[in-house]
Amino acid sequence: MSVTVKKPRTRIQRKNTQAILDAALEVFSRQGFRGATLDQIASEAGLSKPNLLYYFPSKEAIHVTLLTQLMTTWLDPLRDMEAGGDPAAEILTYVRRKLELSRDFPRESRLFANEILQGAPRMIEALEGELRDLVEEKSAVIRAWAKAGKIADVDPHHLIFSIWALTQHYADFDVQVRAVLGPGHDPLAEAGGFLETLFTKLIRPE
Amino acid sequence: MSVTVKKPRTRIQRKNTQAILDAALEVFSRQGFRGATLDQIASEAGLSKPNLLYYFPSKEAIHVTLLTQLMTTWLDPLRDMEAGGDPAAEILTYVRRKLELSRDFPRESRLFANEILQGAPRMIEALEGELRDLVEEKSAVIRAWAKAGKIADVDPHHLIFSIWALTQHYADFDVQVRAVLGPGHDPLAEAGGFLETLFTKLIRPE
DNA sequence: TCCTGTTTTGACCAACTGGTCAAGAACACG
DNA sequence: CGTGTTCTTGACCAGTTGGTCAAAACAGGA
Repeated sequence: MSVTVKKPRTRIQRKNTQAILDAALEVFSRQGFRGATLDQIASEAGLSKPNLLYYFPSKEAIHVTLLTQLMTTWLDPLRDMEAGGDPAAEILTYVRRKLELSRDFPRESRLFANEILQGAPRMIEALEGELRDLVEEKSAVIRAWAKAGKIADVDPHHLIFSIWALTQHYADFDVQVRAVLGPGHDPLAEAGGFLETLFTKLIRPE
Repeated sequence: MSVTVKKPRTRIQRKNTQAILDAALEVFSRQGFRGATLDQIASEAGLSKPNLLYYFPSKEAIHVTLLTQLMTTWLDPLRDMEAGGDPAAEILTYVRRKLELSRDFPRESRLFANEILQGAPRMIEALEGELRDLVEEKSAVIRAWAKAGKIADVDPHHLIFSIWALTQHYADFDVQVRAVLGPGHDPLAEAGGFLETLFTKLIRPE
């Protein structure tokens, strides 16, 4: 069940398609798929509803397009973790880049969180395929590092989960984090230092 | 703007109110507030829609009731963290209890996550009040432990955030975790060991 | 300028939404 | 067993929803 979106040809098409995806990201990431309405998206994009449906065949098509685009961006930093590099540096770089994604693309993070919370009806295939394969590959790399004594012997799967959980938390739960910290804080900046300490201690060989 | 819900009096009232809240928890936790419908909740509870509205005045009232109940359960483990106890044990107990909540009440966790993702429109007051106060109090405790050299000097706020993020991840992102791990895993059980290691290393004084 | 293909829109539709209401059914209890 | 109270429901309503369509407005090249 793949959805092919034809590449926009004219300038107007490019502009409007982009405006729609941007507006949809805003709305879907807050309201989830069911909670979002085409009217909201259209108005956020500065278009009429029928006009919006001139560019995308349905609400679902917009959502799937966003989800598909997301997968790539989201997985790239993990893909770039290489067996050849310095283990600690590779892992800490992954953490840092993932945290940067939370800082720069919080809406994408929330869109993803919303989809998973709903049981991932439109992503389960990608999770069990693409994502699982990539994690398996990188888990092997981490396991090899541990076996070679270059990092502590931690479960690779749960190490990766912990990186996801900790970095995405600052995007998904931003409202809560800010409410608890109060004004005068830069949560994402503080998190950078904290997470570096945390993961350094976690993977440091005994 | 507080909502008072009269205590159910008759047996039927108790039973149906409970059935409604249980059904609503199921639906709200998956679909979010906007995405959930009264029809879904009513049918899940085995009642007709008008019957449901005999027990609760509105969709919003059900949601608020759930959220209010949630706050107590959710914060109790943190409340129980005492300055007098052994620092490492107190923190690890908090982690363990929070993880147990993820295992035993995943729907509550997702309900909360959904509310925060939407910008916490119905909880922001509680977050900036009750929650913030409690975190401030416990942060002071943790800071004192660190100053006394009993645990490592980590930022208390972010330590607490990391506990929330890591434990709730296993409830909120359960689908993803299971998709990545594949069959033959017990994510929550594995997480128990992993998180104990992680937090032990994090707070162990150098 | 005209012509052709692209873009935009108002009017519309059927299904669904949260919520109401009056009347009937079931219950508790003297 | 009668009666006042609690509980349940079918019919209904106005507003919203995703989506359609034909016609109008527009863009740009010849």
